[in-house]
Amino acid sequence: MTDPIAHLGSRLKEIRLKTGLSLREIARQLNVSPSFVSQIENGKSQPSVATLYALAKLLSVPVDILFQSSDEVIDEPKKKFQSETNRNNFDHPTDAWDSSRARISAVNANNRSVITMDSGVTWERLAATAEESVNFMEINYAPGAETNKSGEMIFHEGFEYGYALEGELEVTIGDLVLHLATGHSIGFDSSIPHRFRNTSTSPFRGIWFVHGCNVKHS
Amino acid sequence: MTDPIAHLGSRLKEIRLKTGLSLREIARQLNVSPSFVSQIENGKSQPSVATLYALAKLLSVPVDILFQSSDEVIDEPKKKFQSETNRNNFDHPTDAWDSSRARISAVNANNRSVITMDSGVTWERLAATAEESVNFMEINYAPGAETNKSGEMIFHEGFEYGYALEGELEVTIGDLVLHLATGHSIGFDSSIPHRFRNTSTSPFRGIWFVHGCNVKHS
DNA sequence: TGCTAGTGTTAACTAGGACAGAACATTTAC
DNA sequence: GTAAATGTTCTGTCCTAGTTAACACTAGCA
Repeated sequence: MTDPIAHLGSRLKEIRLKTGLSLREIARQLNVSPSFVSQIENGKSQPSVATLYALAKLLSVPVDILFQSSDEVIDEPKKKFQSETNRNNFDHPTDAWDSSRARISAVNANNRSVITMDSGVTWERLAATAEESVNFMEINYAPGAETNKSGEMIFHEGFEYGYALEGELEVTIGDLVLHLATGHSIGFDSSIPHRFRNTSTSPFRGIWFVHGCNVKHS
Repeated sequence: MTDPIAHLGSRLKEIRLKTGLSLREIARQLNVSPSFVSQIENGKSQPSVATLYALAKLLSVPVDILFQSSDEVIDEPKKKFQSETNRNNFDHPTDAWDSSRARISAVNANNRSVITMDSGVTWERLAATAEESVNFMEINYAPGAETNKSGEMIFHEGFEYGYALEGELEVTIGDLVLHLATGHSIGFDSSIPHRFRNTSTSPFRGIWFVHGCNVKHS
């Protein structure tokens, strides 16, 4: 992985452009010189923590997003796949499935599209709507299964909501560890690094809802 | 709100202590002097973005957490509403509850905030995140209960997703009528007029996710 | 065609603070 | 009693966050 600090500038620029704000406008609101903002964006200078924080606030994104690698700039066409697939490397969990054109989608337990992830983790799609950046699914963690074999946490833009149907799941979000059991539910800002693990001896099933930021497409 | 930059040091110390790492150990791994780490923790100096990032990585917490004051990490069980309320006139289903400030919200079956709607319909909130225009809840339809006594359909901006836990629910969306049973799920554009009704003799329970259009960080 | 007022970029400079080093005071542990 | 941890504070250096100035460009408007 490339150094997140090095790409901070280009990432900032990318986000600024999305907001439509000019570099000079940013500078004005931050109370710094326009030239400095330019230098930051071009990696010729680095902001202090205070200005970094102010920048994030101004662009209304969590700071962590600024450290994310911005290689999703190249939007290669998404691969299609059948009802049974094995993928574990898409940019964002909401991209797991392609968005359908349906305004209404009804699915029953037998005709779900399933993705098999690493080591006993599966996702079953619960609805295929026209909405993008959204993923409604049942997730299954076999005993011992975890989000990431390496133990690393993942994070991505958006929010994530979960409801435990059966079994138990150890959920780590930031520095918080909690145990999800039947009937428990959570919701969190998924820009916070997180990881799930089934530490029990029986499978875990849960309803999961992941969504990005309602990305508007031009 | 107090300045997050000012509290960065104490927050850092707090998190470090949780990990059990010594200040000198941190310094060694970061390749900085122990004295500097101390200065940071005591607010006598501020790290550069690079060291801040390295620090967050080392403590395996998201950078944003470092800007949080420690008391807003988890949302207090909401007493703002009592746990029982009766409301049925909000503009949009996502407005049923106020949005909390928490980035992480965990709820169990016993401490949910409940709204009682008309004629045997209740909504129980499953997560209270900072996200606006979003509602994650368990809905209950007693036998005979329906969305709207008058039989009128409702519609609103956004999308709606549902998963049937138990019982049966007659779902009418536009001119489509379908029956949701355990394990079934749906998703639909909620600008299409819709109505739910429990035509069976046993209660219906389901996980529901409603969201409008705007996602705002603050 | 020129005159604005907008955009972003670069060079030269400076003041302040990010960070190091050494010496400090404690505590535990043999 | 000394050795090896811990965290703190003072003093100082050098780097860099941030400024000012001038740059080159484009779009409108007379």
